[in-house]
Amino acid sequence: MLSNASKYAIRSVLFLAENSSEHKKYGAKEIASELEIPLSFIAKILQKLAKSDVISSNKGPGGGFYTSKTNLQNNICQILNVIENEDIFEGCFLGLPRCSDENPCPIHHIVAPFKDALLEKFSNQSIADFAREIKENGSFLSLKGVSIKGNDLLK
Amino acid sequence: MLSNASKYAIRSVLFLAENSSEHKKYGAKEIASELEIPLSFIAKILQKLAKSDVISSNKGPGGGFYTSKTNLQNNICQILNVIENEDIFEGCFLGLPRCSDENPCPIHHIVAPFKDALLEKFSNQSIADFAREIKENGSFLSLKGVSIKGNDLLK
DNA sequence: ACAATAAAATATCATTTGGTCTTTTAAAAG
DNA sequence: CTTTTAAAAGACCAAATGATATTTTATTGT
Repeated sequence: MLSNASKYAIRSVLFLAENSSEHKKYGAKEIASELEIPLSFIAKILQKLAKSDVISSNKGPGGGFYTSKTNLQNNICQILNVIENEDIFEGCFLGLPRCSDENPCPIHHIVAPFKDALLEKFSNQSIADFAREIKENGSFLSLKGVSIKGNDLLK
Repeated sequence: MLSNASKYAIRSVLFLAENSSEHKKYGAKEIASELEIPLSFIAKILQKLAKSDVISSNKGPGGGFYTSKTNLQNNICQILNVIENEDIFEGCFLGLPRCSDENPCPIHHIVAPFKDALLEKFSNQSIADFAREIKENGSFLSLKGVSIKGNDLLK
């Protein structure tokens, strides 16, 4: 459903939302190694995101990528708009040409509410909210062993 | 989520389930034009499905593809196993490395039940059941104008 | 036997996605 | 003003997916 690029983008933005600020920027190198994403690939993605004002960046020594207060008000949809080149929510899951609420495919009643719920979350919840929720739930952006709530899964 | 190939495969098999039998076979040409799928592409897919006993086929005059009684007892998962080369239900939707019920990503509670419901349907419901349901619901496999329940959408 | 039919097999090509590398530009610090 | 740092830009390569065209094999009817 989501491309690798989009998943990488989302993870990176959420990482920046959790860790960065105007005064604490991260280079592509750090982000790549922290999230275990190929450096050159994530660099290109980060550049796209910066160009589209989803995140912020500065060149030169002490430069890097970060999320500003304004950036944090963005939502996931805006990330997807930059990376993905078509609406991931469009079209019947089975590819039936005229599947709709009136002529539902056999899994329409499963797929439609799922799409609705995701779209709601992706458009109404800010990056900041998302990042907070991740922290609270104890889920991981990084592969590296990070202790959360005293619960070190990597030992 | 599903590749074009898988969607085409599912539509074709369901078409055969609805329309074919040992005594009424369909050539790749007919299926392609009926479902508006590129001929050479669907031919290759049908061959794969036939080779894997998801559908049946006969060469020569009067030959073609069809679903036998046994074929109709197959389920959607078996189609996906033939066409798709990795489990579409595996992995976190956002690509978070260690997302789980214990460390859920922010959309885990939306995605997990969706996957469960789909998997249940794809593995426990036969092709025959699926085809029947499509007919009853009035949804379309073909792009061609077919009147269903007196409700001709193409006029 | 042979012509016609249609699947099976195979080789090939195009596009998209994923990923890498090199050069250029901007900014900071000595 | 030169060196260092790091993003920006763009060219490039590889793999996967989508799609096509050609040849071979099996079957049926004449």
